[in-house]
Amino acid sequence: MARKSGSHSEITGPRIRSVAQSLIARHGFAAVSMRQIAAEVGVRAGTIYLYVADKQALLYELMETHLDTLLAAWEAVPVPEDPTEALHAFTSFHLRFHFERPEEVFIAYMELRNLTPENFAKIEARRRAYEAALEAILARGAASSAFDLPDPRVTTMAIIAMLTGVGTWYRDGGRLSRGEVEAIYWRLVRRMVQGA
Amino acid sequence: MARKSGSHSEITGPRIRSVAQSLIARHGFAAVSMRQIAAEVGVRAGTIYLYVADKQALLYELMETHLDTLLAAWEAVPVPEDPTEALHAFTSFHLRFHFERPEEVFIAYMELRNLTPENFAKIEARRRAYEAALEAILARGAASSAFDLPDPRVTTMAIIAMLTGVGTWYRDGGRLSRGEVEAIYWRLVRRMVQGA
DNA sequence: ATGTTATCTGAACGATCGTTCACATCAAGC
DNA sequence: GCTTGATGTGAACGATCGTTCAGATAACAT
Repeated sequence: MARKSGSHSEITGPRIRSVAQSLIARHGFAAVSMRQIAAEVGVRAGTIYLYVADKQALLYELMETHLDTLLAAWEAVPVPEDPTEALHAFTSFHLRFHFERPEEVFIAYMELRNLTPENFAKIEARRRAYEAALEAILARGAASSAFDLPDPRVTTMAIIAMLTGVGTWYRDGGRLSRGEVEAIYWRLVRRMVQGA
Repeated sequence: MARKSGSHSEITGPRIRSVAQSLIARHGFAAVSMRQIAAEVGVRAGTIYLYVADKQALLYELMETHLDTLLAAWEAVPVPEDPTEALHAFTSFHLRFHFERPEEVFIAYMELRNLTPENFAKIEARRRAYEAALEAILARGAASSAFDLPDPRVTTMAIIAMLTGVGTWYRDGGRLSRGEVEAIYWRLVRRMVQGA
């Protein structure tokens, strides 16, 4: 009763993070114990500490990975010159990325207060960088009179809150497909910023 | 060492709920202990059980009170006949109500998963009732061609998410006053629904 | 002044928490 | 086949958790 047959760090490590993500998304970080995570992985609590420094690091790494993936994915999107098309690209990207990762998104928004101040600052910086991407598009459109914005900063926060909110009600297999939801939201976004 | 001088149930009871609200909003329900709440009230943990059945009831009562207050406050708002004016009334009401109660709003959105299934159902019913108020305004406007909506239900969720999101960034004493934020959001909302 | 009731304490209950570590076992290289 | 390093166990640490309750004290009615 020590090392299990077939055990491998390349399997256990990722599984710990995957299981932790599901459990934290479902019950919240503070409500999930290391023993619960270990049990679902099929391992004892002590084993987790071979892969993660402590519980705080586990949460931070999940959020850091999510935001770095988000930023990298956006970097990979070709942004059209035309502000309206650029905004469309952002809207589609954001919705599709969030459709694919409901757990990560949930954690990234709900567990900020369970980060240490240092970790919180690092996550916040990444979130601001993402918001800045949208704000840049809006500012460019406003400068070229393609958009008519009441306030670029507030409009940025409004659009992101509106789009991210899709996670609170959208479920696969529901009344609307992802594509239909995308079309509806794009129409709403476009109207919010459209010039006179 | 028993009853404290000046102790009174009309003081201690509300104070427990008030302190619990602040602590839960700041650190999350699961991360706040009954002893922490008691300490901030200036009392021992056992005292809380003279006023609340258990920790779950404490959370539920906070959320129930918040949503009942929200629904009652909206009931008291005179809703204009004109759909656009009605939507304006809803937007202003929602923003002002949420400006005044950042803690309650935060808890109502973040702690849903810490409710028992029965309590969750009761809170959800109230939230749906509130959403229905907005959806009714939108449907009325769509029927009279005052609004041109891609989808009443999705537009409802989009507007509420957008408006409620103000809590994530707005701080009193910041760049914009509450009135300015209200004006900006109203312009965004109006554009989202405006007819051709 | 006395008795009654409302209010709170202090200690205790078993359970669970995050974390550590000596030890056991399996997989892999020689 | 032996050795060595990677992997996981099992037990234990002190701390803290939600909750209960007999007893103590203050406020109030008489």
